[in-house]
Amino acid sequence: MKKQVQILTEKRSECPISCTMDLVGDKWSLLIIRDLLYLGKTSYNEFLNSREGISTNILNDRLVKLTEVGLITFTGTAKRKKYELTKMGHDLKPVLESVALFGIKHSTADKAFLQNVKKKMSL
Amino acid sequence: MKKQVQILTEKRSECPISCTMDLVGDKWSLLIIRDLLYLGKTSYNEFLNSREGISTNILNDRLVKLTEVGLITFTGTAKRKKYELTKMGHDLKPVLESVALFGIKHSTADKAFLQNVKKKMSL
DNA sequence: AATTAAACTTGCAAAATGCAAGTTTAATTT
DNA sequence: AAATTAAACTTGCATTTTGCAAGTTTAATT
Repeated sequence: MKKQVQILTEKRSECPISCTMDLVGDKWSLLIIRDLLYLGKTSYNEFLNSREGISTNILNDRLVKLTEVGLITFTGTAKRKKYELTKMGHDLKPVLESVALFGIKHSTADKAFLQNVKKKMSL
Repeated sequence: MKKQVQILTEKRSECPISCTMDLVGDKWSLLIIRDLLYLGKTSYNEFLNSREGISTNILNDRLVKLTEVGLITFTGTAKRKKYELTKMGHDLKPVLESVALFGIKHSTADKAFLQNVKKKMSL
């Protein structure tokens, strides 16, 4: 993980939107945050079993990076890690909410399912 | 552009958060939306000149994809396109706002700059 | 008529991703 | 106590995406 130093300092601009996308602007990071925030998941295998099907190397990479940027931490032993959101990570909750509301608004999934999502997220 | 059909139908899951990330979960799409929504930019070259420095092929690819998924459209001639957000694109405003607020909260940029960002975004 | 410039387009190297399989070692089972 | 299970990685490799530099096309301007 030698290039993590770069990733931590590499900012495309000072724009707060750009900076946030530098942290979580990929297809997987916010899904891990979602799992932690709404689905009660805390471990590698739980994230791995999410319906979107993240692969093991990507999951590992994202857990390392999210930890390094300070969005998540973990407790427990190396073989039984329990991940949790940091204070900074919890600050992403409004982002998850607005993203979910957009997704719900433009989803074609059935009403009952979407209603359940809203309930789970208190939306 | 043969694989756009796939991209339009390819959903990792029904989760609204996952679906939204399928649309704009990359480092560049939301910056184009930002340019349209807050910086008054409407053309290829204006997007190209944004401070983050998107490259021409990626910009073109994103403009095509954002158009195909219905987040933006354009008017004008092929050589003088004017892009604008669709209704669906405008629905991303709350996302941009929450993303910006998170970025501002965790930014180390100087206060005056951040205050200006907030003003520009009416935050 | 010549020049400019906006909007792409292409080629290629580097990086990120996806998939399958293997490894390590704590915890559990027998 | 020995064997088995399983959680958390790790590796290899093929595919895809990205970044950078350069080139192309044609409407608009000079």
